[in-house]
Amino acid sequence: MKQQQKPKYKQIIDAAVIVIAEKGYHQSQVSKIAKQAGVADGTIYLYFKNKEDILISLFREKMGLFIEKIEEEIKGKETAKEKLLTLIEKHFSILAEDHHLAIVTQLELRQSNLELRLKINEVLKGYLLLVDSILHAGIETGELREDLDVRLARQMVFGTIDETVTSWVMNDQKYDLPTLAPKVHNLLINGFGA
Amino acid sequence: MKQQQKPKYKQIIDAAVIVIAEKGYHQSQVSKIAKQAGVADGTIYLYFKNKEDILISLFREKMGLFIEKIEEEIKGKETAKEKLLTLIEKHFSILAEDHHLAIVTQLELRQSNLELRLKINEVLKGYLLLVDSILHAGIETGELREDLDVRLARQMVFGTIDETVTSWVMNDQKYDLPTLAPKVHNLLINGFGA
Amino acid sequence: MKQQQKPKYKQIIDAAVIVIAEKGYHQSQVSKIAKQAGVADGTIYLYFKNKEDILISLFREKMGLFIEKIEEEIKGKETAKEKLLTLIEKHFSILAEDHHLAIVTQLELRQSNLELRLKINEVLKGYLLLVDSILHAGIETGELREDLDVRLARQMVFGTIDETVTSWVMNDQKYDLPTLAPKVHNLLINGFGA
Amino acid sequence: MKQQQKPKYKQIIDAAVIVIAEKGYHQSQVSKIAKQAGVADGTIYLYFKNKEDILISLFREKMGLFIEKIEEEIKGKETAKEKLLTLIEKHFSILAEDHHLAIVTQLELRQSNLELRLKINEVLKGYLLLVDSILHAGIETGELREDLDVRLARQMVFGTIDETVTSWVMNDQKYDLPTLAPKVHNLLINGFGA
DNA sequence: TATGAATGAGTTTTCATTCAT
DNA sequence: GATGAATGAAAACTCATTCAT
Repeated sequence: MKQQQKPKYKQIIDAAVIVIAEKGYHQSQVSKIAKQAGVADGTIYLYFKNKEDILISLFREKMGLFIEKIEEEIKGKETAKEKLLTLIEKHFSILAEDHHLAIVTQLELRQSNLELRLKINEVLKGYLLLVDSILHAGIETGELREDLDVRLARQMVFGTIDETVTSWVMNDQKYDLPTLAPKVHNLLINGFGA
Repeated sequence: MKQQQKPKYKQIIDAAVIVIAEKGYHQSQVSKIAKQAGVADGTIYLYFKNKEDILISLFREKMGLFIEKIEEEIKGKETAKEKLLTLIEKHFSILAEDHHLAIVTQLELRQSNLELRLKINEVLKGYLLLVDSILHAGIETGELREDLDVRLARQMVFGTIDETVTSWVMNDQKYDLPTLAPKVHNLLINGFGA
Repeated sequence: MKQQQKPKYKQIIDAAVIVIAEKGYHQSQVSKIAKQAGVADGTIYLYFKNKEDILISLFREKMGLFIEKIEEEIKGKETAKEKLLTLIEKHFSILAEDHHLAIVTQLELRQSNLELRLKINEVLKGYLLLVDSILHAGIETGELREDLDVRLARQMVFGTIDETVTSWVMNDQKYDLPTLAPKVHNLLINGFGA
Repeated sequence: MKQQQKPKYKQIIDAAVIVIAEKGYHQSQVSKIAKQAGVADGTIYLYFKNKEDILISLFREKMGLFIEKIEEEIKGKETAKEKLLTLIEKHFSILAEDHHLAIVTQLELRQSNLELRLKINEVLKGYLLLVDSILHAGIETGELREDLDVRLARQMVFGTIDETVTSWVMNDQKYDLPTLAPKVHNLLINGFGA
């Protein structure tokens, strides 16, 4: 009887997060990930096309959950302001609760080659569309100013959140990230306000 | 007289910008940079400790000019708002005028390993301090709100600018970047306003 | 009843011929052969000791039929000359009728490692003995010259036939091979003649 | 003071012959060849594009000498018969004098993939053209029969010689190969004769 | 100063074979 | 008999850096 409850696919992705977070992107050989996952090197290739596929799948999988969770929380909120606050809070709290994931997404995965990063950006689009939809709704209801440049605003939202999280990770996650959510929200929403 | 004054030093850095922009970070071998610079491979090592030193020097050199130019422009401005607008305008225009540099700083150099990126961040501190000083002055004069969290505000400024430029580069610099400066400025300053 | 009688054994060998002919020796993984044969990978190992065993069995099986057919045709012939002509004709026609087999024996199987090729040579000995017997009989009857070095003559027969077939395969079997039989026979027999 | 008189290119090729002859084709890793040549692994790639390039260069280099030597000897001969005898003698003696080379060309190199073997065949064409020219000249002078199919005759010459040498190598070069030249010549020439 | 030939460490991926079911 | 998921060993090639000239 083996204890492998988790299907190997997820098992390998989780192993990749741990190895990359602890050893760094360039020290994360496939053999290390396999060892961490408790499978043979070759088994990796039954579930992933190649090493890059592990990383893009990792990102897709995690970002998928990310977006799912945020969407779920947002549903219950009325106003665009509340929705944006929820998005920031959730973004911060998810990463604050998974230090490994935070290191991997903010620091390590960015060392990947351009090709992989373009694929990662594809996945990110889902997140950016979510931000867009919040902004559009806000404009619709008159909460946000009519002439708001949604693309710029979205870049501001994402750029600010991302830079805030990265700074926090680079400072070894010393301070409490979710605490910052209301202040970040406030700074952003003021700029967008009617 | 530092070596930095000598032509070959700059010659190699400029060659590096060209090679990295055209071939991509991972296709920029020392031998290619040497060839582009018109020197022998070994000569590189008379001016730089190692490959990383070329890249960090490149960044330091270009970012130094960057900050110098911005500081110079800012001097003539009175208010924090004007200074911030100038900073954004200049940031955008410098990169819009040097497509190679834009590609290198926004896309290629970010593929470097964590160690190099931490060193790059050291260089970036000069820029961030400049932003900080503008914000502090603005608070001082009452232009910006008293309770502004300067660190967060700085992350917002930098995050937004950086994300805007990166989007622009990733979209093949299709649209005019400097044109966006006032709108970006407006979005930011609203959030910071008293 | 040997396993060789059972359908799956032949099924796998025929699959191997097809896969090797179409994909090439180095692209003929066991899993591909299994798929072509319509069995599971593991099933292969119920009928063959290992991959090499498939190949050597393939050669033995096909070469066995080869020799059988030739021997049968030869029986009806009186003189050594006629027998040799029949051997050449049959050799050419069998391969001309099975393009896959021709590719496999003349090109692909020769890429195998030395060990396998030595085993293949063992199988070939049956064919060479057949040639020998024809030559000996010819000397006996005075048809061929007394002082004929049978080993050399056999190498000439086999070398010539093999080279002719290989050239034909390498030229994409463009021309008609069996047509060449009388000319090849003529060239050989003249050299051997009394 | 180093003793490397031989340029590295030839040094590596000679090392490859030794390693392949002694270890076998599939046990001839680039690192082994480098070690035998007394250079670093990377040095190989300063002189050869890749591993295949070593092998094709080896063949081209050795076959070049082969053809040169034979052509030189043949010049002095009058008749086609004498020329053919010289070709056979020389072919046999060159390989008899270099056991390593004989093993490599007759056994080991034939295990290479089809692509490489096609390239090797290109090189072989020089040799086959030489045979052709002898045969044509012989027909011209009436020494060989008018209706001789030169392509078939060439295949017979090459096939016979090649098979004879291969048999000799496979029998561990036990007997004296050059001794066989007149007999092989005799068998061939009888078949071609007017 | 300047050169450039030489170095050699380091990693992804394939695929024949096994064995629990 | 039949399956197919899992195993794990094995090798070509790149490129930053050095150092004799």
